[in-house]
Amino acid sequence: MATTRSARAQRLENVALELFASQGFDETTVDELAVAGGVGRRTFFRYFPTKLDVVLGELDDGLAALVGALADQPGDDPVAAARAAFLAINHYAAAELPALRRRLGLIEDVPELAARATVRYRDWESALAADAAGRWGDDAGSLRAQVFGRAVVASMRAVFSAWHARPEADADALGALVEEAFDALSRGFASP
Amino acid sequence: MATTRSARAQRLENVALELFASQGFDETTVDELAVAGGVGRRTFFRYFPTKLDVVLGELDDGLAALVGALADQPGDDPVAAARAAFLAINHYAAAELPALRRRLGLIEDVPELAARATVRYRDWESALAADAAGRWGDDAGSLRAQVFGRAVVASMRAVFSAWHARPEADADALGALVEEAFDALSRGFASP
DNA sequence: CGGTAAGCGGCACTCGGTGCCACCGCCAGA
DNA sequence: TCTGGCGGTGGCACCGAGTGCCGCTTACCG
Repeated sequence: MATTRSARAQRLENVALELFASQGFDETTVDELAVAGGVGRRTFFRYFPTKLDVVLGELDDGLAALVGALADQPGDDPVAAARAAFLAINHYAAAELPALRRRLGLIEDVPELAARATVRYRDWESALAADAAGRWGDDAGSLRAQVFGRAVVASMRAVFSAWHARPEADADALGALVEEAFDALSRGFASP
Repeated sequence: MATTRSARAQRLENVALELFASQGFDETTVDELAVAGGVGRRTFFRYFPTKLDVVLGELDDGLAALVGALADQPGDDPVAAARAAFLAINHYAAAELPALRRRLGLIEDVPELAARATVRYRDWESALAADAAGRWGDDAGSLRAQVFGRAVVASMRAVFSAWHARPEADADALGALVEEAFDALSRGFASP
């Protein structure tokens, strides 16, 4: 339970991302992944419920981190709490950035992956909405809180997309984009 | 080209939604849909590239309508323009509401459909971002415009979700929710 | 009336995903 | 040491979505 994932799954994942990068996601069959990972096809599906999950798997860890980080934030301003939580989550070591880039690239331009990813984000949206409703004193289903939750996640997608579009952006640039997005959300989009 | 869809496709679609409602989306095979529509399986796939498209097909029409409505809006305030555009688009006749409800229900709770729908919404996001960048005088890739586009679509999803959750909400209620969501986006989420 | 093109649909195939089951290695307990 | 679970493995057969191919009908046009 302390081990987030077995060593074998890790190996499988690395080999798979390698193949996806070299020949494309759709062009790589599960059979190839299994063979390349030295494992039976059936076993592959025990580690990853779906071919998509090889790429998306870690998003769930991200959700857990988000929930935890949100809970750590004080105050009654959901924007400030969400901003701090996302900044806290998105601390990547320089060594992790290439892998992050590859993942984001896949998610960005394989429609199937983009689709599945946004479904995963639903839980993020709910978590943010619930947190905001709590801080505002709204009831759980409040439209404002729902809009907030979804808008925040949408903004973070925009941030990742913008960051990924700049080939040499580093971890600090990511933080700056997060700040910028939250500024916009906080201030609103009305013309002055 | 004037005819948005052939009569046969329309029949196919009605029969399919009927079956989805009565026995569920996943539990209905394309074979059944073809048989029920009095058409060959192969032909079914000529009308709908995917089983999902039976439910989602009309979203593309919605995009065209959105783009048109946005172009009709004057002024340099993207929020006002988007608000007016969405209000213009979402005029449903009372007779259409039950069908809309069924569609939304399916999209809401069949994950596969929710996933595919959000991919379709990418084009909406882009259209809104481009429009906003134009009105603000930002360049096309501006983060603020990207965030705006995505936040608007996210809000509209929240609106449809909220509307669908209230069984007896009518067309006016939908408009009111749209207003409320845009108010929040316009004002921003900062605490006073 | 003959020819041609477009829509139709059957057939066979690929690929992702699942249920079933046999097998292997490990660890208890007698 | 033998024996009986038990978890992980992976082969096999199957299902459903989606696609390419090809032969057929039908309707339109010279």
